[in-house]
Amino acid sequence: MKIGELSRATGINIETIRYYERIGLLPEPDRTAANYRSYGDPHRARLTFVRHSRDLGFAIEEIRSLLDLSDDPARDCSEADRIASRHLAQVEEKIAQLTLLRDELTRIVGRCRGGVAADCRVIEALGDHRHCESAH
Amino acid sequence: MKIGELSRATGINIETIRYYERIGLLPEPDRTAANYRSYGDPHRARLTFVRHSRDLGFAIEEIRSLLDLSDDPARDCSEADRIASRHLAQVEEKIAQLTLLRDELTRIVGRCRGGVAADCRVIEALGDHRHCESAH
DNA sequence: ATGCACCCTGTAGCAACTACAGGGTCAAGT
DNA sequence: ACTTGACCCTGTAGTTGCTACAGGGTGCAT
Repeated sequence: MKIGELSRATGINIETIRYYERIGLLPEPDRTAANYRSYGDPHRARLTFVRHSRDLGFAIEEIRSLLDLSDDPARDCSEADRIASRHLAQVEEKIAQLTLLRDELTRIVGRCRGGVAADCRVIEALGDHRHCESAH
Repeated sequence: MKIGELSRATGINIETIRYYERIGLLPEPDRTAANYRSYGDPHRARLTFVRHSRDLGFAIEEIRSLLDLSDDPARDCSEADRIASRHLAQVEEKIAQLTLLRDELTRIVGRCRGGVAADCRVIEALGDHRHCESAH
């Protein structure tokens, strides 16, 4: 299959597929006589893995490690678990941060009573951390 | 005050302060005879505003608009409210996304039973979206 | 006069893409 | 036979929001 088909099959941008090849996340495919990239099912599976992992928020370097693991079926699974658990912890941390942020923003937005910028409670709150209830 | 003092007073990196000046977020300060930047209280207040807004997750361009507003006290406050509300909506959207992600990751990590990569449930789940319960 | 902390400019790097510019290839329609 | 249009190629530069040098100057204490 050509790069356009692979792109449609996986939902990944053509430029992004070439980018993944350039950084060594995908192996270089065979080429046709016209120098077009020619992909098979293993490429599609690998790219699907990458896409799914990216959708779940894994960093490229984490995905590289996970791919290395799945390329070597004899290796211990615990590293995959470690990477995924660490990522889960990061996501939970991020959710906690954003929740604090959301609460503070809700408070700030709720203070708006219209009027001119000189009296704006939103701008006032942004200029002075003392208006905040929580750390962020 | 010199840039190092301003940096300590606001908690913003020296390089970042110079960066903000370069992109026009902070006005160019006066210079001493030795060509050192020399800041006053208005600079510190502006930088505090920027820092607080960044901490709340506002993008630089949003902060630029908010600063423009606060520079022109006669303007209507509604734009500030609009920017803040839109940002709040983005934060809420992000929280919702990350919550789905967290649930999926929790499920995936929970499946790990040790063993070798060939049998790894984590790697299997990443390779196949059909293992997922929700969209992400 | 020599060390040291501080300041300056300018440029390059990070993540993870995305968007060209400037060209080649190929199949279908006229 | 020729042209149109969709597709492909490489290589480079842009995005956001910083951060990290390299290679120099300044200012004060010892």
